Amino acid sequence: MPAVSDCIKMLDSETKAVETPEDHAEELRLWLRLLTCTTLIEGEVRGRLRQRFDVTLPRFDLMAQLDKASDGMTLSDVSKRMMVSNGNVTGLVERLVESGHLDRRTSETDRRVQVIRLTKLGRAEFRRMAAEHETWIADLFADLTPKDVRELMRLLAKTKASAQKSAARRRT
Amino acid sequence: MPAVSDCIKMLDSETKAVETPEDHAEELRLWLRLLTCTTLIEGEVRGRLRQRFDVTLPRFDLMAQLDKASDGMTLSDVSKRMMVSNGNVTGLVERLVESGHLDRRTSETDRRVQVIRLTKLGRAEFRRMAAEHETWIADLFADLTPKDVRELMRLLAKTKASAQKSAARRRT
DNA sequence: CCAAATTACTTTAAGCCTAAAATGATTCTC
DNA sequence: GAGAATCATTTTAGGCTTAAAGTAATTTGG
Repeated sequence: MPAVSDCIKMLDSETKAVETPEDHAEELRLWLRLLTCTTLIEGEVRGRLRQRFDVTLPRFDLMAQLDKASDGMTLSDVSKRMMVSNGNVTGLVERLVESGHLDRRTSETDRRVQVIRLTKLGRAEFRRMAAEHETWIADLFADLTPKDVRELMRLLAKTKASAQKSAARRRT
Repeated sequence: MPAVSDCIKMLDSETKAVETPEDHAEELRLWLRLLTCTTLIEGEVRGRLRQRFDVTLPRFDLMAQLDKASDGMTLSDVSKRMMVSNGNVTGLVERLVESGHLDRRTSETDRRVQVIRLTKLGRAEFRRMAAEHETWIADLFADLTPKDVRELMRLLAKTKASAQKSAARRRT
């Protein structure tokens, strides 16, 4: 015979009028694990970039975005892609222009817009770093089978969609 | 009949003396997706904590660690658990002591060690925030089925182990 | 016991990051 | 065309973060 508290729970569950707080411990643990994984890998990549190339991860990430866009990008584009604030990009770009990795010019057609590109130096250095970076990532994920990778890709896509939906709900 | 380049590849693969760079694009994409997911959720949680409780994510995380450890923790413990630098913890703790959320005292037995705990206020505020935080996480992951959650947990555990092994290899 | 090594923590310098306010340019609407 | 709204970016203030160097306490090995 179930205890009183269990009966209450059952009733609640049947009537869909649950008063007792739901148990979301599983989701919470999932989130913590996701965060731990990312922090672990990110820290490792950050350290290797610093040791090997004396470059920071945000600089590398910004250059990676620009490498994909040979026509250049606006600061807003970069900001959206990297999911960081506008002000953050301003500072990053400043330092990378200073060090000769980036070229920045005001758009001809809209004087609010700044278009940035990799310089020759910037592209060469990025390519060199990216090649090595790719091997680090491969090594960090080495124990996953191709099937694991596919499955993770699928589940993370689902997770991203779910989170985006939730974020949109809030902004309503 | 296979093209010449395929023959070379096959030979290479058989002799285990691969000269052509391996293709790790899949792992790279997985890493980017993992990072995107985490950044997305983290940004959302950060924003909600700020709006709702005017607290930063690092402060919340530190309090979460202490909530689990009623006997208090040393700064080193916290630093390891949170996977951040020692100096970082020093500053965070300073501000939380200042605001009355943390109690800090020098260990009786080892005067190098600082033991920190949540104050009554700190614990009460944390519990209040944590309850709401849990519902946010549940909502962010709402579209995942229980099976998805289990599967993600498993694959992320495997990923973590793989990354830790790789990190250890490098430190050798 | 004492010097050397280790450990726990703090400080420093530099850079990253955000939210919010400010600036300047463009577009929209009447 | 003028004013309002929007947009792209920068500035500001404050906090987070790291690596590396520094300080102080403890432990270790001779």
